[in-house]
Amino acid sequence: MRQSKLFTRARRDAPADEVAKNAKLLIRAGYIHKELAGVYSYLPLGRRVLEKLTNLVRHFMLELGAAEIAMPVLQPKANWQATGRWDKMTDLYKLVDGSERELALGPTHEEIVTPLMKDFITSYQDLPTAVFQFQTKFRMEARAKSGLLRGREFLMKDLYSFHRTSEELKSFYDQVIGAYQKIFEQLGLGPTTYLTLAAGGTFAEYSHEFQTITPAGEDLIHVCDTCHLAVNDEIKAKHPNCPKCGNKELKSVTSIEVANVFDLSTKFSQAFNLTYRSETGKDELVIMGCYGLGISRLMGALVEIMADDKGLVWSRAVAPFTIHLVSLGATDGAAAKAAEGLYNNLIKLGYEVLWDDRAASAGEKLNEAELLGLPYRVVVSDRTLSHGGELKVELTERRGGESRLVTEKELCAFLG
RNA sequence: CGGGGUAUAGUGUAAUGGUAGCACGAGUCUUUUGGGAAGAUUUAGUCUCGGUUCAAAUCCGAGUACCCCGACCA
Repeated sequence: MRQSKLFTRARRDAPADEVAKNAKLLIRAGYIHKELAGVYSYLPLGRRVLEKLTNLVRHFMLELGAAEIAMPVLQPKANWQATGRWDKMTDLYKLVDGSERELALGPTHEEIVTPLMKDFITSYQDLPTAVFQFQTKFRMEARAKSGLLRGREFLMKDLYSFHRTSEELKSFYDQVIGAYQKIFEQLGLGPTTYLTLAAGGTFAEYSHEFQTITPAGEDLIHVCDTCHLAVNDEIKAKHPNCPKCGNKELKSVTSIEVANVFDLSTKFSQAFNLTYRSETGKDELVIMGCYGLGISRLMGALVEIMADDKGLVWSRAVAPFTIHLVSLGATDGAAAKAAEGLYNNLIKLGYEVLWDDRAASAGEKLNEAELLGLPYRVVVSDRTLSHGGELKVELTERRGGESRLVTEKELCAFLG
């Protein structure tokens, strides 16, 4: 994409009313726009990040054998009454439509997916099965805060699985944990993200969370560095030592919950009478699990952890574009012409390129490139052109390291 | 939902109760082009409602919005 066609603009100053690093930088760089406390628009660059995250997570969900669906935001009151959550859930958005019908704006989808699956799960032969979606969730947070980390409207991947036995659930449950671990590793969050034991709700002894260490988080966890495992403060009294190796020297750190894994047992299948006919001809309640991963929160967490004093820093896996091509000098000069040729070639080769073709000063362009945080900056200028007639460009990785002059061929070889 | 704070051009900020100013941005023109360039010129503002006062951005009241701390929650 040509940057001259990008309607957003980077700002020199962060908005005065934002304190969170992720909100300040994402707004300054034009990735997001605040509409309400905890409600943001995603602008072209920000939306692309969400899409990258979505695609990455989708890949691993499909690998689990789950099927992608899309459930509604508008949900009937009756479903929420059936589970008792219409009155109990204090952060449920409720609304009344023109025919006095009461509805909920979905904060989660157990109340939809469970009755939905009743139409399709009838026999033990239909199990196990799992469905997932990417959905905007609504939660009437008493206090939205920290930019994308706690919104009233946020994008989430939710996965629901359906089983005959708790052993079968456990097996899938562990597979999901494995998939999450792969996701966080690919995002570069592996070292700072801990599988964490947390309060389990009604049925299981505990649930599992993935907690990423950051001062911007609001949870307190106690980590065992030997096992790369943590205990949420909420169950620390019950598990004072590492549950795996018995380590008594757990380190207390603040963190943000980026994903969770819950054994729902029969809580929802009971409420909606979701049963299957067993091999022996008896009707049994389906055992369910649910597995959330906050996509927009993850985007905020990535900024909190990766960004530096110059701006955003995206890994290649989630960057809105892979290459930031920056041409310096007059827009009709030799460097601009060379950049255009390179831009077209790179696009043809399938690279995602943002070309800063604007008529702006070098300082402005280079500083802005650092703010936007694309992983590879490629500068074309009169200086890089004067190397024996062959087109060379200056390649700089946003994460750090020396700039180096490379040919187009070398650039492509490097990028793979 | 308790407590605290803040509210001035698009953004960031000034202004003893007495002429709303500066910078950035944006527009036009000229000169620039490797680290947020220079000049000329234009543009745009006191959150809402009420009160005090000769006079309110400034004081008072209410409302609204946003931020922070806490409780609650992905």
